[in-house]
Amino acid sequence: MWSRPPKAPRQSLTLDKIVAEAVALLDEEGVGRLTMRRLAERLDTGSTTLYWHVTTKDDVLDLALDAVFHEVRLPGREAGWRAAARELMSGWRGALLRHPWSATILDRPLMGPNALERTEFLYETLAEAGFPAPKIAAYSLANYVMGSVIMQATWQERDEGGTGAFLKERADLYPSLAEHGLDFAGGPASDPSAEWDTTFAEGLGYLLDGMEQAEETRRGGTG
Amino acid sequence: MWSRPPKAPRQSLTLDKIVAEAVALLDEEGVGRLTMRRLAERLDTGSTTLYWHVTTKDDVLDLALDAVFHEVRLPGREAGWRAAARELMSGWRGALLRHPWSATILDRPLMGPNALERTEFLYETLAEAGFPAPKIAAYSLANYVMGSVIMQATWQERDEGGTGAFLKERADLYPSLAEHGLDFAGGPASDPSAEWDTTFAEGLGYLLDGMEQAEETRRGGTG
DNA sequence: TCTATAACTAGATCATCGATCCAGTACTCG
DNA sequence: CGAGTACTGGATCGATGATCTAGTTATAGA
Repeated sequence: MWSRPPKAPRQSLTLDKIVAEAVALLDEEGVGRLTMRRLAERLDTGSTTLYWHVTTKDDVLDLALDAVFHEVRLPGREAGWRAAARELMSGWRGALLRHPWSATILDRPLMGPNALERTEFLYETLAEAGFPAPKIAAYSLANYVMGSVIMQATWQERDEGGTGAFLKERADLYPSLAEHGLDFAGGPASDPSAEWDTTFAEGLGYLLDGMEQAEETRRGGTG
Repeated sequence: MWSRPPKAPRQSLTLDKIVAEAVALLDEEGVGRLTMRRLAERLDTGSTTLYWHVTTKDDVLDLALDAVFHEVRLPGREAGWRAAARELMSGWRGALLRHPWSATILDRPLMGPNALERTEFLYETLAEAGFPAPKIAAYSLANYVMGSVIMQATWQERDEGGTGAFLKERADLYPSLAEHGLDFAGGPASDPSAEWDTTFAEGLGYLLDGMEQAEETRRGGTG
């Protein structure tokens, strides 16, 4: 032919590249803007091609979410179960907050290899610590972390900033909310992020204190 | 005209009816099946009509979610802050679990009047109990409840039951998970719902224990 | 080297969605 | 009675997830 099409065959689209690009797209534009067409466009291919590597869009989200868990480092266990649990949960939280879209798609089983590996670590740590039902302790911790991340991501992403004024206008209806505030935008400290961090750490401390206390009385009670 | 259309003018579509029907639709078919068209059809009207009462679909979800909070009864405060907090959080959890779709749309500010009223109650209760920062204590409790609900709703709605077998096949990779299990489907007790309840109560107990302990040392330390 | 099969790509298309345009219809107030 | 407002709905727009069909390239076996 006279005009050979200059387009070279793509030939090298892998699942890893799709997931990495999906994470990048989600980071830049959020979960509402992730479409198969846009993702394909960024990968310089057609949307149909993606469906060769993936059977549904939900697969992309599952893979992207598990990729986030890959960022969570497994702590050492030398410092005891409490330090290990605290460090794992903080890392867990940090990874999810670095990708705020992940907080909005936590309503699915965390069955990816990276999530399972970290859950397994948590189970092992708690079982070694002597908890008779590590599942219960692990649930308490995981629930707290998930709730915290969703709460923070929600406020940081979706609050337009009018909440403080909104509540103060209704101080007659909600006096305590108006006094103490609901978000961390207009607090006395000027760094909302630091306030979120300390709030998370304090609540996690409550939880760990209660767990430790139960573990001690159990150990003392049964010998 | 010979055939007068028998359709009488609707004339009486109110926001309350829309919200009630939206909740019913969500209860029956889940959040994925809620569309403005289907909702309008159930109300025997056109989708356009809904947009007169509501500016966007998100409004419907916001209103439906706040309607769920209306089911949460405010406990009395005679039995002390701990009992009140426990009862409010349990009621909070119960209402959300009765409408499992609500757990998947918690990634939005809870700014409806019903949610605010209950948050205000929680703030007041904790402030009266002497917590110097009721916001932090309230966050810990709310985060735990939200995480718990999302976790349970996720497993109950989306797990197809193959998780137990899936994990046991990979017992070499995840020994602790295979031993203790990740869900509450195949446990020794035959009632998964009861196991969820006791797990939630136990974790909430950890949290309240830690909070109480901190409150006591604070009271003792500063006089 | 030839060929058959699998791996991979893409345009066109389908049903459906949220939202809007436009053309009305009933009710209320003067 | 007449005008303005509250309200309704069919048709439509652009976009989406997914599929159908039709290809094109790479690799393995004869």
